[in-house]
Amino acid sequence: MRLVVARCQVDYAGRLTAHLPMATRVLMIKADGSVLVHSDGGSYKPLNWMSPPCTLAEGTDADGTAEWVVTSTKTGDSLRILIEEVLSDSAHDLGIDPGLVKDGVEKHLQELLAEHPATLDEGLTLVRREFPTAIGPVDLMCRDSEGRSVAVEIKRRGEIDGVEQLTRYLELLNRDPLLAPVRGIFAAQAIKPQARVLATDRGIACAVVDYDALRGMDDVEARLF
Amino acid sequence: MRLVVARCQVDYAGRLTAHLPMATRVLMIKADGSVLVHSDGGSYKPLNWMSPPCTLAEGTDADGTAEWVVTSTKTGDSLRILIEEVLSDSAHDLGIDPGLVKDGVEKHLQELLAEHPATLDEGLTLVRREFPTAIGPVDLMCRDSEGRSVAVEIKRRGEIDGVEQLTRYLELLNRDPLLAPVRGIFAAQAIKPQARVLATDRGIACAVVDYDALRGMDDVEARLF
DNA sequence: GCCTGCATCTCGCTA
DNA sequence: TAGCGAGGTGCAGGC
Repeated sequence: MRLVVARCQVDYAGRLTAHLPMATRVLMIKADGSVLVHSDGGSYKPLNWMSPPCTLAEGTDADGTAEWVVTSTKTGDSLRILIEEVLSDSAHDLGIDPGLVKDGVEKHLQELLAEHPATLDEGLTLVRREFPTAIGPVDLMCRDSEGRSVAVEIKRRGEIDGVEQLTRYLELLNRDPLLAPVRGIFAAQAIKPQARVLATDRGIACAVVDYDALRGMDDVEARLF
Repeated sequence: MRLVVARCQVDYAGRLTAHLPMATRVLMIKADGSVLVHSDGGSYKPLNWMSPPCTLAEGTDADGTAEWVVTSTKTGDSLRILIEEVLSDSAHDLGIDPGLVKDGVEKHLQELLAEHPATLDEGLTLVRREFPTAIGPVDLMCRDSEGRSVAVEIKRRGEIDGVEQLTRYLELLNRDPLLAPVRGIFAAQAIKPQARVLATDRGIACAVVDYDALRGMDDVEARLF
């Protein structure tokens, strides 16, 4: 890992072209040759960058100004960095990173609802998780108290594309005479008004899920055993 | 901008929880207080981070180990960084960045097609760009040689969600007796087979757009004037 | 290997 | 300000 603070100008050419005027920035060069150009603001996204695999060539332009050219070995995209003045340049051996451990995403929500389907609709029982279809797996396939099929799509945040996804599943599932009629439940921790309107218009029920309450139910069960 | 290279352990708690075991990493602290934790690999995305607005509190934990706690002032998300050993710590005044100049995205494609609608379908003429509807603007509203309405959705890459989007527009537009019947054209530089199948199934035509050829047509016109 | 769907997405536009 | 679409998206999981 090499960290360079420098007054520089950056030009990217690839899927789009982008230009950064001369200014002081931080250049991060990772061990794999990838380069990040950061300024003192924004979020975690650099102003400009080159993803690996790529190669960095250090040289000088016609005026004798230091010039780095980073080229993607895959797509041919290029990043040209003209360096007017180097304020700091240091290298550090970081070793390989042990990596990130994540927990608590949509998968967990799916697990909890698979264990407590009745919180979505009274009498609902699980048939299977990740029910396979030709266009992808349905999060939960259930059966209601009257024995009818119910497809459940689970999202952390309920937005319009989730309703579209469930709509596609329902359309396909309802072509199967063994399953039809299949109704849908759109479950999320929060459902945006537009998504709710679209779902309702299509006869899809909405269920707002209380993640903490579900976890609580799980804990209670765990204590019983 | 402060750059710290240190052996550290990082724990994030917010939308999810994430843990980074003790290892050497680069900590980037921006002027707005946001923090990025980078390792020597991956792409431009940090292993962990805290977006602004947030505050950084430097202290020590029970064992006397240096501990940074970064807290989001908006969501309450927290990032806890335990620092075992500092290998480098430097600060730099970058000033405000003049910002990025982009060029060549989907907008340009839309402009070109608005000027040359006949490349999508013979005899097609433009009614207007960004034709407003209740659920968002249609990229191009056109009329064909027989005077019928044609809605065009433009994407750089033609994928399934683009077909869904156009389908929603068509459903709505066809409820308007002044416009109906409205047919659709899905235009993109490349259209994925799944998207093409879905579009065809719904009676939507597909048009593959040659960006370079369109630019060429534009250049020719420019030379004539 | 490509394809699909999620993301602590980020970012920019617009009503 | 919130909603919505696009991204040089990145990234993991499945086939």
